[in-house]
This record gives sequence, C-alpha cells and structure tokens, in this order.
Amino acid sequence: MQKGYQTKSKQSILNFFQEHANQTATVSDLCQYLEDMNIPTNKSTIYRCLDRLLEQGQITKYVSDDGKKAIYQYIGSNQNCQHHLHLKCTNCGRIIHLDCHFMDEIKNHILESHQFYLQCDSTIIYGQCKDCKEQCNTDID
Amino acid sequence: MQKGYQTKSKQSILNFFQEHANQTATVSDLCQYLEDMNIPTNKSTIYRCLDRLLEQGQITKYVSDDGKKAIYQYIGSNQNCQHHLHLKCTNCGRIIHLDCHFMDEIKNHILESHQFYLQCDSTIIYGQCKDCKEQCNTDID
DNA sequence: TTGCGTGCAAAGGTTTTGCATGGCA
DNA sequence: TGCCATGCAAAACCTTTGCACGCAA
Repeated sequence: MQKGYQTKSKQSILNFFQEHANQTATVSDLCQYLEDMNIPTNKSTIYRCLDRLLEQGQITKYVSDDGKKAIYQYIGSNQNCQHHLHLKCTNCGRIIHLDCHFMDEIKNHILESHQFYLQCDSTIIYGQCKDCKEQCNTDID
Repeated sequence: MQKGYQTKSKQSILNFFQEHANQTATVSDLCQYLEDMNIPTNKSTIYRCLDRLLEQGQITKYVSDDGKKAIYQYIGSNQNCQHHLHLKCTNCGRIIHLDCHFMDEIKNHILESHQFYLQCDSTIIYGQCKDCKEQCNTDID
C-alpha cells in the first residue's frame, strides 16, 4: 500500500530514520545527512518528503525544546507509539518509549483525578537520561 | 529584589497574567490585550518584557501545539510549578496543574524503570479537558 | 504518457537585533 | 543625570507555496 513513487531522497530519509531509530532529527540534520551521502537535496523537498512519511504514519512530528524547529522521529512498525508517551533527553536527543503498564496508571490518574484526556501523540516529555545526567555531574566536578 | 524599572507595559502584562492565571497567552494575545487597554505596545517590547519576566521566574515559556508560537503562563507565587507537570487542553487552552502526590509516583517510575530524570519546566502535556471532550462529542451527535 | 516528485525563488509567520529616542529612579 | 525600556525598521530563521521541469511506473 506504499503510496507514491520510490525516490532517492525518500529512501535515504527512511534509511536515516532507521539507522537512528531512537533519536529525533530536524530538517537541517537530514539536509546535512543527505549532503554527506552525496545526495544534496533541497529543503523544500525534505519538508515534503517528511509530510508524506507523516501521513503514512511512518514518523512522528514534535516540536524542539526551544520551540523553534520541528523534530521528527521514526515509528516504523511500532504501532503502539500513539498509546504511550515519549521521553526525550534534552542533551543527547535519545527517545525513550514509556511503553509499559504504568501508562495505564498515568492515563487513569489524569482522567479520574484531573478530568483530563491524555493525548500521547503531540506530547513529548523532556528531561535527561541517566548517562547524560551522570556525565553532566562529572563535568561539574 | 524586583530588577529594572516599573513601566506601564510590564505592569499591564503582569496584570494580564494574573487575571488569566490558569491560561496561556501568546505574544499576539498580549498585543491585543494591551491595545484593548489603550496601551498599544510594539511587539519587540512585548518580547523583551516577557524575556525579563522569564528570567525573574514569574512566567514560564512553552511552545504551542502546532509549534509555531511561544506560549507563556503565569507562575507568580506558585513556586511549586517547577516540580509538577502541566496539562494543557488543546481546545480551550486551560492549564491544569498536576500538583498532587501522584507526581512523585511518576517521577519515581520514570527514574527507576526508565533511568530518566523528568524535567517539569519545559514539558507540557497535551490533551483535552472533560468539558471540551464532552462538548466535542455532542457536536458530533 | 501520466502525474507525482523535485529544485528554485519568493512569500509567510514568528522572533531577534541595532540604533536612536523616551522615561523611570 | 544615568541607565534601562521602548519604538521602528530591518534582519534572521523556519516553513510553506507556486511554477516549471524531471523522473518513476
């Protein structure tokens, strides 16, 4: 059911996402990557490719920490991504899937105690992963 | 320890935030408000005022749902805001403070099961409040 | 051949910056 | 008076759009 044509840009962008499945990428990141791969690609094209991948549900779109850029993440076959939250390390950019029993508790608590329906896609939780936190601490020492 | 001078714009912006303590505002919202109050103010000025209030910790800055604008919310005396998460209704814009015992459970679970340090400021959780959800459902009927 | 994908340039929107002027303390 | 705050215009930045051309199927 792959819609549309198979093109170099699209394929390369998908490659990038699969190679960096637990990270997010900005349009600039992709632009750089494609250049490095000797497939220089116009930014408009990248935006349009991403829009298509987004429609097909192969990637998700968030907003960067500082709110200035869009950031994209691979979903691929992990269809459950719409049902759990994602943690993003503000230092290394790694994405951690909160794909565990605790999600139900969160949803229930928020619904029952705060009368609020959680919307997992479009929400991203920021913080620091253990590695970065420790590294950060040793930096200070 | 109020730094800087007391000016009309700054005072009016603070007024706005205090009157709308449970909502977020964009720069355009504030621009409109100031105009309505007969204190027409340049957007640059509003941006700079907000930066100052941000530094002083009187407001928080998030990013709108679509990632295109910055949204600001009053903190004021509620110093606890850095220690709990905030739910924002994507329909009415209302902010709900997740200021309850459950926050500890969330933090602990995320830390112990996912090795991740939650960072409450800079995170905003999207969804719909009960009122909007119900209204939305009756709209469909 | 058909029509989707691409590159280029221009436009749209928000936010930032430089500089001269205005106003608080 | 000394400095911070403001207004204005211009610039920076990300993103979108229009149009002609290229290319997959």
